[in-house]
Amino acid sequence: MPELPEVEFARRQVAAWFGGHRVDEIVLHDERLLAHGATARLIGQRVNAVERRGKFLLVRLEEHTLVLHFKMTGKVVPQDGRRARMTVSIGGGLYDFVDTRRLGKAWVVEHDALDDATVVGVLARLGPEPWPVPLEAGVLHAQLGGTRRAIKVALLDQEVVAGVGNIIAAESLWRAGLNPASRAGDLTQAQLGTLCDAICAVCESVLAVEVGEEIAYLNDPGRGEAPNPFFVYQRDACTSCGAAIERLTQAGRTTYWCPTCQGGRR
DNA sequence: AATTATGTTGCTAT
DNA sequence: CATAGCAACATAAT
Repeated sequence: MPELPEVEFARRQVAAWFGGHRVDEIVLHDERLLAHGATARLIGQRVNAVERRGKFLLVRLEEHTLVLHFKMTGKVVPQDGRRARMTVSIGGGLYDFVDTRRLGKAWVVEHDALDDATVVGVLARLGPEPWPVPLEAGVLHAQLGGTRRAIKVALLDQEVVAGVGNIIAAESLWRAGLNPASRAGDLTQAQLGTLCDAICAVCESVLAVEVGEEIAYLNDPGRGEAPNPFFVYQRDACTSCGAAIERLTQAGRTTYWCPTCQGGRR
């Protein structure tokens, strides 16, 4: 279930594993991941770069780009026996796209087609990147365009800001002291500037704890006993003031928030 | 058994 | 057009 920092971590790993090598073989085990036959075009091509846009991973080969989206549970891992949806043989190693819920998607496209607004989901329409440099308040303000939607809902819109998901949105709003139900278009430049800094800081802090061979997701098996690394997400008590954390449903997702630190009920 | 889960898309209604 | 709500995709855990 990666958001921007986890996909960035995956980018670094895949760059280290694939970069500079030619694809030897790709075996597609699950045609719901990628159209049948699409991988044949990649065989023998060298991986020139591995890039990230929002939550999309872009494996740039000589003629085509392999685009990956992990959705809720996808990852690329060195082959270890888990059921794989796709196996890539490259640089003398075998790497699997594993994905418990099998919601992830992949595409093979010509480089030019990445800019086509209809080819790879929302990729060509993504908003600006909020990390590693915080967005300017004015940029976020322009992206919000005076919308009347709640700020939490707007932050989840990949066309507003790229890469922010449910946890980062909640954590950022908590750090910025903003009510998640606030009308996005009503926020001041000062509030938006604080929010931009918070989003960047949350991304940085999540990335900082991703070390080792594999992305660690909060709900992964074996992580059940690990302490919750977040300040408000899945908390019972506010880590700042101790008040009871409340939850509400916005855009079908659970928002955790502190009514004391985040502007009170509305 | 029902609910929930770091995501996106598409449909329907207002 | 803007917005909200919900189902769908698929699986596992509580």
